[in-house]
Amino acid sequence: MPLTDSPAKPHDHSLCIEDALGQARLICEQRNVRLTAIREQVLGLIWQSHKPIGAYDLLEQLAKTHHAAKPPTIYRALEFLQDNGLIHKIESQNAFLGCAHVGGHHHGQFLICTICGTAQEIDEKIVSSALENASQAHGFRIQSFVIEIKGLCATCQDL
Amino acid sequence: MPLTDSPAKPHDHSLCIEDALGQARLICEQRNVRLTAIREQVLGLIWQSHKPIGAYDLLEQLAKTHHAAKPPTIYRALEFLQDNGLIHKIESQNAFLGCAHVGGHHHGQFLICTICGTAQEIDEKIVSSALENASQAHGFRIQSFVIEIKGLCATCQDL
DNA sequence: GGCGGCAATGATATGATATAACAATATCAA
DNA sequence: TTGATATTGTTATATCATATCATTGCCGCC
Ligand SMILES: [Zn+2]
Ligand SMILES: [Zn+2]
Ligand SMILES: [Zn+2]
Ligand SMILES: [Zn+2]
Repeated sequence: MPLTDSPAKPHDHSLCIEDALGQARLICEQRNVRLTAIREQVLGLIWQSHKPIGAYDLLEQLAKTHHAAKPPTIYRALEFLQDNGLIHKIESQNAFLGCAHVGGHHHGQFLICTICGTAQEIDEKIVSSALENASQAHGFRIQSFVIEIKGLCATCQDL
Repeated sequence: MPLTDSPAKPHDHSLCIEDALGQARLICEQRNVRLTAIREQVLGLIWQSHKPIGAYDLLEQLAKTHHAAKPPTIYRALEFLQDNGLIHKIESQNAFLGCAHVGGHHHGQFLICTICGTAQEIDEKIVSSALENASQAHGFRIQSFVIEIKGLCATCQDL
């Protein structure tokens, strides 16, 4: 669960980062997979903000301290982090975001602000059950889904 | 409205194409925009099937009869068709699909079969109202959304 | 400790998707 | 006809992602 329920509001973001990295270490230990230095560094970079970040922006950051970093370096780390439920891809932006609900089985549901760029992950039963109902009505069996809602976050509405 | 309520089922698809092109001509006339030969041809190519098709696949098709076709040719046509509500982009596939509900104001909701590739556009109030409720609960005001549901269509479940 | 197998990373190249910028042409109303 | 605007042509480049093979690091086993 996220440390802040509304990432667009000011908050002590260093706690978000610490929490995310701590949880990631736990999860990886539980799953017996290796959260290597590169992978952890990339996860840390993704958690630098609550805005989805592109692979090449990550690469640029990573390359500052890791001279050998090339596109495959990043994409491999991203694949690992996705496979282990630590990040999500925002399909409509070709960008990546730290998962705010690590551990649970879920597909992403995102509220993405068109002004400040912040993406908030939510996990609303009403949404998933509506999808389930609508799909069933068409004889369709859900395996996964992409939900990306664009609009104005509470903070940016007040500007 | 679509001629078939379940595009994965066998049907006379030439009617889908005719209907889509006919509606497009009407809409463009109403809106006083020009459905040029290239644009109409691209729309026809998109409607060759109910599977989302990528820009470069379209380009390859178009180039058969239109030697001068280059990436901008396709992307301009795609932009026009999107702007006028005649096609949708499937974000998770970087591919394009004919709109099954031209005329009405709507964002897309898609059921995409992971076996046969068919994408069915739906427009379910229960989905949009669930999104609205969930967003409001987080103080978020919706402008648009991306809904792409992956799974098995009725036909492919029976295989 | 040394060996062998496998996971991870390095390195190079290329594929796939999308747009910028400017020139040439077509359309259409005045 | 002519000028304004939309469309298309053309070239180049930006952006996103993966294939392939070599090398290195990790770890259990002898
Ligand atoms: Zn934070
Ligand atoms: Zn905002
Ligand atoms: Zn059809
Ligand atoms: Zn199917």
